[in-house]
Amino acid sequence: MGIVDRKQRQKEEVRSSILDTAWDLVVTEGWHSFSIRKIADAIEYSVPVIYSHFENKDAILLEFNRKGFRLLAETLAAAKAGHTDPADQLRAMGRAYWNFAFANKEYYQLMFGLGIPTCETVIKIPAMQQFNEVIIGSIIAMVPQGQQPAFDPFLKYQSFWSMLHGLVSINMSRLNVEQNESHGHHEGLPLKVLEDVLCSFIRGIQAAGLPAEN
Amino acid sequence: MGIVDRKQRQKEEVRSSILDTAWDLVVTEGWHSFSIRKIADAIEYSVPVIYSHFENKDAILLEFNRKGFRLLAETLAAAKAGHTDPADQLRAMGRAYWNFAFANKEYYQLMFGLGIPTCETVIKIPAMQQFNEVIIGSIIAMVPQGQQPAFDPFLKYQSFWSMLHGLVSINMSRLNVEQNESHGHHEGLPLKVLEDVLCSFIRGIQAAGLPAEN
DNA sequence: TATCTTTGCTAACACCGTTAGGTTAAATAC
DNA sequence: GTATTTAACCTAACGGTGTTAGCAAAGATA
Repeated sequence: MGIVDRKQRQKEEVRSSILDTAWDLVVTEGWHSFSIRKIADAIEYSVPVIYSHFENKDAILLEFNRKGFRLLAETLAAAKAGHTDPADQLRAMGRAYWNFAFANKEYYQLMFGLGIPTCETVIKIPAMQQFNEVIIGSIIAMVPQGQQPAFDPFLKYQSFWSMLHGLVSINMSRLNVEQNESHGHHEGLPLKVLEDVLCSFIRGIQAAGLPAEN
Repeated sequence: MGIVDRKQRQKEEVRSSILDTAWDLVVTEGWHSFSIRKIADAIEYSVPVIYSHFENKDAILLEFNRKGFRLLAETLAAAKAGHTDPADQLRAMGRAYWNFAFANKEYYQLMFGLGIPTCETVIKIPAMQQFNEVIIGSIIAMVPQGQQPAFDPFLKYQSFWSMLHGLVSINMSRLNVEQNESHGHHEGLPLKVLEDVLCSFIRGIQAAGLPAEN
């Protein structure tokens, strides 16, 4: 009775081909080519077949979103594994985050909604937990236990992420390209800003615990 | 011969009503209601009338974009004017930036492309110059002239902006809401992160000039 | 072989941005 | 005051989108 198995397998294959083809369309032709009809055309099935695999267009996006966060979490974990000193780990993760964003531009844009239609839905991604755990781990490791009672690693994690995301998204949306040029800077500036931001952050933790003096 | 004047005035009125009505639609019904047809319906004109005032849909968005940056630049300038100490100015501008973003969510989303369709076009906004000048001014003022020869205010400005934008956009897209809750944090955390980030940044400038030790 | 279930299709609905072409009203010229 | 030109405006269409109802054909089961 392997018939039902084969059917299951074939169905899974169609599902995969939908996702693969859709992603291929996005990467090669941009987000404007991400349409149900174009996917259906590419996989040589009719439009309603796609709706038998995914509830709607957003469900496909959600799938990519999940995969994106999984990839990012893995990337950060790998970068962290290369070092033992927590400060080095944070630096490496910061650079890895940056590299991931620009090596996987489409994923990053999808994950953080830079100019993508229909990302209204609040998303629940399990891999995000792994993403923040790996960062918070290094942050906690930087401050000797009990030395800074008021120290909040989760707060520092949010600062860290905010800085990185801001840096990436501003550079990705090209909002600062003309500015860089008008200020006579060459194209290496964003990386310098990255290092500057990482340096400030790590110094801020090393001298941590003090609340804002205002 | 005031006829041509009246016509000019009437044309200007229609143009304004397009912009006002469109913005009203966005604020009350969200970005998904921002459509040429809905605008035309609301102003009680036919669709092509809109195209006689704006080249296309993006041109209307560009108009909002300009206004958004103008508003933001004014807000920052006002915040800066309330203080004389550069560090205080930066802190005030940081808080003003945050407040602007959440008081004018739709503007901020449009300006920085959080989930808005059709913002592919690279934008040239004159008010952005004012925006960065007002920030860079305070940054330069913090470091006594000639004391740090390798100090780059423009680099620091980008760090500052990146941190703020990252913080805002992560909080705005609700990506961290569930995280905050799962870590047992109340709703005041984002503001604490803001203060933490501002504090780190200002300390980083006060002890500036040193390159990253790696 | 006959019945039933699954699978996939065509065709439609209601939107969208954009534009060609024609109609009506206003302004000018005679 | 009438005729002509010009500007303003609308209807209707084109090609695109997400989504779904209803039907035909192929497969599996009895």
